[in-house]
Amino acid sequence: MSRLSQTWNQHVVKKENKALVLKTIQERAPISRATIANVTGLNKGTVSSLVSELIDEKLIHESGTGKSSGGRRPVMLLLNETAGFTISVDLGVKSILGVLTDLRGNILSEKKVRFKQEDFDEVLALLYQLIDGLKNDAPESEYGIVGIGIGVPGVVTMNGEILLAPNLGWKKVPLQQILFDHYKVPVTVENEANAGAYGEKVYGVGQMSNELVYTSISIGIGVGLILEGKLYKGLRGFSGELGHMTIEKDGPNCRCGNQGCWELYASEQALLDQAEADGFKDATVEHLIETADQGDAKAIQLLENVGDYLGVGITNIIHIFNPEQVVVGNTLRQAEKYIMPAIERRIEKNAIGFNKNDVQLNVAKLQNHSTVMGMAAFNIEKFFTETGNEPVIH
Amino acid sequence: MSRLSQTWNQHVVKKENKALVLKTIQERAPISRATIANVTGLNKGTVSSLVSELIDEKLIHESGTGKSSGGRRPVMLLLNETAGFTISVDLGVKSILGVLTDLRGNILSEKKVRFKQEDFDEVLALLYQLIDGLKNDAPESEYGIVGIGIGVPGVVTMNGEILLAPNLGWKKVPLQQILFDHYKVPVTVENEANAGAYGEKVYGVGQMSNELVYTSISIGIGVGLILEGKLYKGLRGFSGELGHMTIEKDGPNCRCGNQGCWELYASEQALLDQAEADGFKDATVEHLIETADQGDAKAIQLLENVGDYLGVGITNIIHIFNPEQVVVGNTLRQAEKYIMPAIERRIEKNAIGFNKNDVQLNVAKLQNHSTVMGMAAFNIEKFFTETGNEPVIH
DNA sequence: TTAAGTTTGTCTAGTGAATAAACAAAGATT
DNA sequence: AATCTTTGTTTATTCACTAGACAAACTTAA
Repeated sequence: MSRLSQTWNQHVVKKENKALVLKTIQERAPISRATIANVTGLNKGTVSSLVSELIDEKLIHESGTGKSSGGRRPVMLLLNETAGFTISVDLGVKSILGVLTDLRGNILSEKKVRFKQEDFDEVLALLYQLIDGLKNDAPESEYGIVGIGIGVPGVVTMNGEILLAPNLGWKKVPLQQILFDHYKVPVTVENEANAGAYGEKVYGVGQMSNELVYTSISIGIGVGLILEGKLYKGLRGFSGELGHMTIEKDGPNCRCGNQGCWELYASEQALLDQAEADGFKDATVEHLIETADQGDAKAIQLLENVGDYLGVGITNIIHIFNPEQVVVGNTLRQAEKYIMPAIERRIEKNAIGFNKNDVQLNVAKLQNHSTVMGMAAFNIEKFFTETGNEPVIH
Repeated sequence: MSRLSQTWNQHVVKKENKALVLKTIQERAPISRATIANVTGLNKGTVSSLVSELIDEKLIHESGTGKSSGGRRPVMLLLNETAGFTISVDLGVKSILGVLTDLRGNILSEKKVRFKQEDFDEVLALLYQLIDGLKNDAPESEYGIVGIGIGVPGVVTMNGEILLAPNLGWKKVPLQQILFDHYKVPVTVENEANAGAYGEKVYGVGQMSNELVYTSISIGIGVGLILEGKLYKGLRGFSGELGHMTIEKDGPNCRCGNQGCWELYASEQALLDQAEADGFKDATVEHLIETADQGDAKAIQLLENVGDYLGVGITNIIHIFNPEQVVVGNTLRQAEKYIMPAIERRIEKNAIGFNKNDVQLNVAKLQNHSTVMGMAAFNIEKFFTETGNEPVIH
C-alpha cells in the first residue's frame, strides 16, 4: 500500500527544527544561541544541541563574542559560507552566463560565452567547458560543489527534461540527467523565468514579498510565480506561460497556435519588428535606447508603446493573483526609463482599486543576474534541506 | 521578539498524527486500525491509541467487524457524521440558498428564499430567518452547529469582511463579525467562486485534481483557484478576479475601470445584452436555452458565441496555471449543451499542446450546490482541525 | 570596591509520543 | 486438530524536547 502523506515522529521533529535553526542563522547571522531560541521559540537547550551538531557538520561556525546587553556576552554564530560552492548557469539564446557562488550566494567567479550555432551538441560542449572552468576556480572545501543549476528558456518537466525550448530549437533534451551522469553532483534544471523569480525573491528586490510575479521580457515573455513564498509550477511544471495569454481576442496568430498573445505586443521581438517597420535598420534594444536617449521621438514612442502593452498584461496579472510585487526583468528591463512609467500609467488607469493598492512594481534588482542567482538559491536550498544533515564528505 | 515559524515538538507531532488518522477515516471509511497503520505508515500501537482518543471524543465510532482476509476479522471504524452539523449558505444576487449538512457533507435540510430588495438590513433579516430555520432542523448532537459558512458574490478579506459586492451594492460589510456576534459559533465568509471551487474539489467533479480552476459564470465571472490541493487567495484574498482579465486590449470600458474584460464577452450579462440587441425581449438564460432547444438558430448562435468567448479566457487560464481540470459552474452551466462544445473547440484550436493535453474540462457536478458544499467543506475542515482535539461540549 | 542583578550557554532530570516486539484473540487453511 | 494469518493491545525502550538549576561572564548601582 502506498504512503499517503507525511507522518510525524521524533526524527522529523529534529530534522525540521535543525533546518529551522540553520535557516535562522542564514537569515540573521551573526546571531547568538540565545537569540535563536527567542526568535524560533525553541528551548535554549535544544538550540545549543542543534547548533553543536551544525558546527560538527561544518555548516556554521562561532565567531568571537558580541556586545553585552547587561550580562554575559553572546557567542555569535555565522554560516560557514565556504563549506561548499554552487555552479549556477543562465543558458540563454545567444550566450551562456555562469557563476560560482558560495553558500550565501556571493559570486566568486563569473564566466560568459556567446554562441551563434544553436546545435545542442555544440552548446553542450561550451556548457561543459564553462562549468569545468568554474569548478576549477572553486577553493578546497568540506562539501565541494554542492549543486549545478541551469536556467533555460523553455518548458521544463519536474525531472529536469527540457520538453521544448523554441528559441534554441531544442526538443526533449534530458539535460538534468546528462549533466548528472557527467558530474555526479545534484543537478537542477529550471525554466529561466522561474529561476529569475526566485532569484529576485531571495537576493533581489522581492525579499520582503511572499506573493511575487516576475516577468522575464526578452525575445518572448516568460513569467515566474512565487505564491505563498514558494515557486508555483502547476501540475507538471508548465505554468507561467503567460506570454501566451490572449490580450486581443481576434488578434494575429502566434506560432504557439493561439491568437493575440501578449508577447506579440510586448516583447523584444515585438519591439524590434515594429522598429523595423518604422524604418530602423537592424535595430537592437540597446541601439533603440541610445537613440531614445538622444531625444528621438520615434524611438521613445516605440519603447513607451511596448511599455503600455506590458502594462495591459501586468494589469491582468494583478487581477489574477493579487500579488504583493510585480518585477520586470531580462533584456527589456534596460529600457526601464521609458517602459516603467508607461506600465505604471496603464496600471493606474485600468487596474481594480483593491488589487492596485496592494501591488508594487519594480525593476529586477539583480539586472541580468536574476536567473543565475535563482539557480544558486535553488542549489543552496536543496543542499541545506536534503544533504544538510548528512555526514561530512571528504 | 516575534515568533518566526512553526516549531516542532511532541504536542505538534501528536496533533498532526491524530489529524492524519481522522482524515484517513474520513476518506476511506469503513476502515480498520490495521489498514490505517498501513496506509499512513504509523505504528499499529500509535494508531490504536489515537483511535481510542477519537472515539472518546465521539468523532468516530466502531461499527461491527469486516471480512477476514485469512486472519482475525478487523473492527471497522466510521466517521461519526452526526456528531455535529454545519449551516452552509450561498448568498446570491437574487436568492439565498442554505443547507444543513452533517460532518460528511450529507444534506439534511435545504431552504431557499428569493429577494428583490438588496438593502443589507432586509437581506440580513432573511439570512437570520433562514439560518434559524436550518438550526431548528438540526438533531441533538455532541457538538451541535460546528460552523456557519456564507458564500458571497464579492471581494472578501481574510477576516470575512465583504469589501465590495457590486451586484448587491454592498461595501465594507463585516458579515463574519456580525454573524459571530449573533450566533456565537465559528463563522466563515468566503467568495462564492472560491467556495464553488472547493465544493467541486471535495464533493464534486474535482476530487482527483490538486490543480483545479473553477469558473463561476453568472451575471459576472468569478474564478476560484485550487493550487496544490488548497484554495489560493493571493496576498489579501483578492485573487481570482479573472473576470476582469483583458481579452481585448482596446475593448470597451468595464465598470471596474479596465478595458475589454473577459466578463464583458462571456458572462450571463453579456449573453442577455446581446440577446436584447438581437431582438429577444426580456430574455433569461432559461428562456434562451428553451428557444435553442426548439432549434432556433439565433439562440443557438448566441449561446455558442458566449461559449467561444469563454473558451478564449479558459485558454488563458490553461496557459497561466497548467491546471489538471477546469470546471464551469454557476448559472451559465445550464447551457452546457451549447457552450461546452464551443469552449472545447476554442481550446482545441488555440491552446498550447503541453498544457492542453494535461487539462480536463468539466461542468460542475454539484450544479447549483457548488458554493454551499464548498462552504460546508470549509466548515467541516475548520471544525476537525481547530476543535477536533478539544473536549466534548454539552 | 563590592554586591546585586542580567544575560548566556550548558547540564540534568523528567515528560511524552512514537516504535518495536511480544502477546492474545479470532479467524482461515490444510 | 494443528498451523498459519491477521488484527489489535500491551509493554519496554528510545529519543527529542522542556523546565529548571547552575556556572560563567558581564553590567550597574551603592
